[in-house]
Amino acid sequence: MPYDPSAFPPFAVTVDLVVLTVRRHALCALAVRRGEPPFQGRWALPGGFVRADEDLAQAAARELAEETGLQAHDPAAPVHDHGAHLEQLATYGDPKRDPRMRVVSVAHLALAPDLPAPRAGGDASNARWAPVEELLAQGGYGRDGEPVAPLAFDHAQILADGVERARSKIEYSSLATAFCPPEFTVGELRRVYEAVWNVALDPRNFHRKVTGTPGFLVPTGGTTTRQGGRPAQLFRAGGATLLNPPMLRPEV
Amino acid sequence: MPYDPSAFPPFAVTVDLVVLTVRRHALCALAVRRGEPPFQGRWALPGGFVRADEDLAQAAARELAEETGLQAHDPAAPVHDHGAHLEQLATYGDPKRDPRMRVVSVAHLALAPDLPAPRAGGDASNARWAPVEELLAQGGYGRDGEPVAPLAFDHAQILADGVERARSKIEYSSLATAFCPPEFTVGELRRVYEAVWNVALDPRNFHRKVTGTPGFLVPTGGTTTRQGGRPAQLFRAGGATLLNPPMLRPEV
DNA sequence: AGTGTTTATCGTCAGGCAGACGCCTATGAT
DNA sequence: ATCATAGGCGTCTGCCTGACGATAAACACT
Repeated sequence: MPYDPSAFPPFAVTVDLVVLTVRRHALCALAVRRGEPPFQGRWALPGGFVRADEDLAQAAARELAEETGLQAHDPAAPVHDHGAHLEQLATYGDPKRDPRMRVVSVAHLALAPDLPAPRAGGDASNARWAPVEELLAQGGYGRDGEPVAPLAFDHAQILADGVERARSKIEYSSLATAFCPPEFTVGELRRVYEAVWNVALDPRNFHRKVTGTPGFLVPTGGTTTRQGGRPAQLFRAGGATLLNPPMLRPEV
Repeated sequence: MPYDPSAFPPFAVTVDLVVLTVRRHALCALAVRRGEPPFQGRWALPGGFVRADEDLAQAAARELAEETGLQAHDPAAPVHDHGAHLEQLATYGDPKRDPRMRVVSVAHLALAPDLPAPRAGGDASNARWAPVEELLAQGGYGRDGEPVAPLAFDHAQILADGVERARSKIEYSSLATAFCPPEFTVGELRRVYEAVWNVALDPRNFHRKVTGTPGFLVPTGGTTTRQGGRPAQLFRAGGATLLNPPMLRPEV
């Protein structure tokens, strides 16, 4: 039975990426500057069209690699292989979200360690890591006091949803290790939680919690003093992906 | 600047619905029988094309109303208005998921009380509530011993994801009340948890937990004996949507 | 009327976990 | 040597949960 193209309206399908990292004790997202209308010159989330023969996850991984050079690892793969965590976030399909045409965007959330420098088509001035506070301060002012235009399209909403997903998910999963290098200390992991939640945590209780949860952290045997002070044990992410009981976000 | 239709491949966008309810102490999902190829005669999740001027949530609410007569209420509205809970679940876009053409499906999850009788275009034989165990028993056998064909397309995966979402979400939210009539007893709410999780819960500890969580339940003053035994207090869902600390699913 | 069954509701107790916080340890900087 | 910094261990208290005893209020029998 042939299918009837007039039976349904055609859509463009894109993937948009919320790429989060922790830099200088702040949760930052990758933003790219738009080179063409609409919203020319404004900051937006990286993204692009899904190709005809591509799965959604493949498209998101391809865009992530194009923008950052990061390899997304398979969700089924062990957490401590290199590369970023990538998961589907939500889909946005308001008929008016793109003034040109009907676009449905499948947003994805990626978590990466600090290392990579942005590279949007090789032009560094068109991509940057910006604190999410700054990107979400609609019509507010940036770090240097200049007024900041809100993100293009509905990307502020997408970013807010991605940030909330990350904030809640590190409560009950070992996902926070995706923000860390392959080997890290308990203090570095704690600073990740503090940056993502924007709170201060008790170092002693945090240490007790993460080292006392079986399968969460695996000691590598090494130590480091890269944070100053007494040498700290190095750990890798363990096999446990679910934290039970969860790490509780302090009340506000 | 005119847009170039050759710059991206056209997609069909659909919504598929995982509609869950609790019947006879079992978690059930709405299934419809396919009237045309592919997968003709097989059971599938209800769904349909998103229209040209429709938001994704609108399309899902429209399909839900067409299939069940249920009104989806606004997520921002209070939980105790009538109608079903509806939220976006995930999006499925494998290039081969529909053999006819490239279809991206935005799956939604709906939770409804037991009351409604299925009606798929008025033909009851083409729609039914089936225990999720049965629908997910790929190639297994149904309640009456007959072999059951697996759901069409990737709908088994979608259903499994929806069930898992419901199972985890009632842990930390008041969503389980969406399975209940507007007024319900603590015991009825407990039987919802037991059906969704497929476990037995201690009635006394459950009672202590839900009545002790501020804002979760609001007594209406009435009582009922519709479950037999001693009369039970009736409650409505309170304003609290987040349960903190969460209701813990017993270990297996 | 009495007895059993069912469901609801209140109470008790022990164990586990989290928050608050004291204290010692091991480095680098001055 | 002394200080500053960060890591790591222990203690105490209060809250929550799981296990389970006991009572209460309805209905169905006999």
